[in-house]
Amino acid sequence: MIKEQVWHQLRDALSRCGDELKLESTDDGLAQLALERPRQLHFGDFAVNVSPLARFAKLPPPKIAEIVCESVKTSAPLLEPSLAGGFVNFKVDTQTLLDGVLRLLQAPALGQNTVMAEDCILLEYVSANPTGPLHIGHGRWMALGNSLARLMKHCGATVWQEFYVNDYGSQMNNIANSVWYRCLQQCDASIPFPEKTEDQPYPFYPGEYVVDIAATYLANDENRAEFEQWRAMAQAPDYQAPEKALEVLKAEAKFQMMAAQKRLLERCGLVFDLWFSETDLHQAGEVADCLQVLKERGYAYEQDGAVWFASSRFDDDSDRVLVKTDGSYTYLTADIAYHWDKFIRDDGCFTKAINIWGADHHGYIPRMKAAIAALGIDPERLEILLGQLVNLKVDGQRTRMGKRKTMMTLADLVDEVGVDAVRFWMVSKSQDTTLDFDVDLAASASDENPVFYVQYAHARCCSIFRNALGARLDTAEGETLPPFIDPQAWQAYLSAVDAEGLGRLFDDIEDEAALTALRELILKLDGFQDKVVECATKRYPHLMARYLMDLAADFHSFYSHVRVLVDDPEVAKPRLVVVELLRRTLATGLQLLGVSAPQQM
RNA sequence: GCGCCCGUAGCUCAGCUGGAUAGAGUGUCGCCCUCCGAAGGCGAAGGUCGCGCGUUCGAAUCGCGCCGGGCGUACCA
Repeated sequence: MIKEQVWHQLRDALSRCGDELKLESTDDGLAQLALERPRQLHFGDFAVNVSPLARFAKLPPPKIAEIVCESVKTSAPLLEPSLAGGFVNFKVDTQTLLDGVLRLLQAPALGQNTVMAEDCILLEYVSANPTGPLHIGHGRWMALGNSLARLMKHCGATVWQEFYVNDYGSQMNNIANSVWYRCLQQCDASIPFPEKTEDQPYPFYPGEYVVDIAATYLANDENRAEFEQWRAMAQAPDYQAPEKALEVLKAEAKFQMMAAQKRLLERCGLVFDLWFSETDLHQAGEVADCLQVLKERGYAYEQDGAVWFASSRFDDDSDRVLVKTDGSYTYLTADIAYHWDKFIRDDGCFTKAINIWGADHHGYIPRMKAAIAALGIDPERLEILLGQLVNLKVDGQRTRMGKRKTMMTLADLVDEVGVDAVRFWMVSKSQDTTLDFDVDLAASASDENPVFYVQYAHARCCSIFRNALGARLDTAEGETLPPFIDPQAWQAYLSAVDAEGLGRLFDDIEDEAALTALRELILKLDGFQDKVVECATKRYPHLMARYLMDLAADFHSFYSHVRVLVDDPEVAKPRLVVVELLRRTLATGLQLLGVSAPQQM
């Protein structure tokens, strides 16, 4: 990278004035410094704030900057060093830029690196109950988790993506009962669906989708026949379902809902390595085993007819119930067993488990960390990423999302605005901030979504190549002309180009704004890999979305200042190289966010 | 009450391991298509970075205290 090269030069410069700055060693000094892009273009290509050296040199920052600046003057590829307070600004020579372009061109995969090569990560996200359709909040975890998986893989990590299916417990009974009543209604419309009452929990799902589950189920003749037998057993007024019926309908609801969730997620570009069933965990006896281990390690005890987890011996506020007085496990118990499984399966191959949870579960973190510690596993290996919730804005009014009312689902949203717009939008903001999702805006004015700005830049690059490599029509004569550049010759040029061949990249660019645009573009392209690493290690995919918007802006600016397909092919080719790099970078960046990079729009 | 997240331009948000004149999108107002895609470019206007105190040569960034908003605080899942 250009940046690395510059850093190297800066090191030399610093070593030459190390004594004067009273540095113990050049590396000590260097460790204090960061090479950054200046906030404003006219400061140059790179900047270093030397203020942190003040503690060694015992000199005011501007004086240190002066000393460093003098030293930089003798570092050949660094040009025009200038001072501004505690900053030293400088530019790099064109040769360095050309070398940088060449290296990017020869890279097999842009931005790919090995920073996380040692990591084997189990990433769990979305993890919804199979009791209803995915809602818009799930859309955020979907986009966030999958983008993160792609980014971490690009940094060399092994990433296993997992969806935990909460197919056990009372919610499943509720959906079974709900399907039961909807089935009854299919046969006899006069049978009422249980009404909601204010003062007690409502164990039903009133959503329309439950009607669809019932209809799909009954559309099968065998199912219908079986159901009629159960219906005959059900008596007014409450039409209690037979056990067997609930069992079958529970499985039916789970099957249909999971199929729908899978279909939608696949449409969004997600393929989970495993859909882990909570029921399987119980049936395999893992929950009981896990509880046994907790007991043996002295972290579970009986009191008041329940079994408790002594989580307060770790960072938790109080102890938690594992086995209720009625003898059944709490949700926590199964979840502990699940997380235990993550760390012991396949000989404990996973170095880290990362979960994405909604902020409404944040209070759950201390007890889960405590559980991991109690099981003798380093709790640092469990990393929980919290995402703040999504507020829906309908008619300018904020409403809390929830799948039990009738409101826009993730599938509806994807139908309305498309996968690309949803995925980009969902990761264009930090997960630390509550996302307001304006449904009306999404439905009406989808081209306000910044994703189109980025995609447009990509399509424009492709368009330039279509013009450069395709047959041309002479409008005056009506004749077909040969391509501006022969496609085969272009490929040959691309694979054989060297710094000399790129040498005319800066030719005929006299306009200051044009030159700035080109240099800026190259430096921005050079920073792609750093950005990939930053996104993956900070777990902040939104930084990639912003980077792509910046890059697209730099390209549009370059495009309006510098004509690529100029008459002299030897000048046009190096410029096409830049367009090619841009095309690849945009495509790779979008791919890392799971967004398509269309060749035309 | 306690815990976590947030409060930055009209709106939606970046920036937060302290550092230059606080940025972008959108909206508003100008200008730019005989020339590679105007879903674009160039420019203008728009800010006591919620408030106060503290640490520091220096605070949007760190600490403390307020104020405002969201979420949580189950033998629910």
